[in-house]
Amino acid sequence: MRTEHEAWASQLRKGVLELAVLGLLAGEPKYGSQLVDDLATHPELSISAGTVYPLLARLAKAGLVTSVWQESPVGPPRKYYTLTEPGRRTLNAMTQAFRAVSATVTTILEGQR
Amino acid sequence: MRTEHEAWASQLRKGVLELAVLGLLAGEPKYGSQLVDDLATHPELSISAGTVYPLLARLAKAGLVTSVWQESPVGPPRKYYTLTEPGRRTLNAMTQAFRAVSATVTTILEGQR
DNA sequence: CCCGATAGCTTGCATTGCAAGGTAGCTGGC
DNA sequence: GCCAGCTACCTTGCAATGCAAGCTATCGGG
Repeated sequence: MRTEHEAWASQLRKGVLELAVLGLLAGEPKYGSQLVDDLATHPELSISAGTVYPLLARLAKAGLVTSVWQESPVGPPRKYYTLTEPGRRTLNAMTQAFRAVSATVTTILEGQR
Repeated sequence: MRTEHEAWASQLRKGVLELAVLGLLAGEPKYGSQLVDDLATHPELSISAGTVYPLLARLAKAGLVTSVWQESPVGPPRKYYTLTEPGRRTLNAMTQAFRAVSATVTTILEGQR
């Protein structure tokens, strides 16, 4: 519990990042740095490169995403990640689970007010 | 990623358990087993004793809760945990953070539909 | 006196966010 | 040519924490 609730925020991200990344990939294929940039626009979920790449590797290993190398017009090649069919199913399941948890927490917080 | 999304659910709990426990204690002092039972009524957040006691110990160490031993009419003594003033403030901060994250995730998920 | 239920706690493990650092391709200025 | 700076990918080591499993201790009933 290093710095009160900045540390806690990181724990909160932990449970949600995988869902957020799958959600972003559901729209269109993206590459690692692009995900970092996209998430940076949502301060609550912003993460560093050192978090994204291991996460993408885990998703790929689990078969939820596949990747394709593609040349960049302006820099080093990029590895685009696409949702697979199992990935899409998992995203749906996670979405439901998230909504359920979110609703439950809201209930607990309101019930004790 | 042991069993697909059962394992994920545990990661999702990770970020939210502390908030849920503080939320439950905001109503009235409770003891460990009682928290386990309370949370068991919310399947999404149900946890085991081996999770609650370390968590309570961390909260106590951080000064967010205090505990008092109290005799039980029917069994071994119970350790009742009460929210401290800093605990209450932390609960409020966490509640806001949770709402922000929840809203952001919802936005991401809807944006890609 | 033992047995089940209740209550608290500990140990060891696996997962995972993150800071820091490392490699390599591309571009523009010199 | 060559170097500085940017982009992009990846790895290493660490810390936090949920969880199964197991231990101790109290109480009451048979």
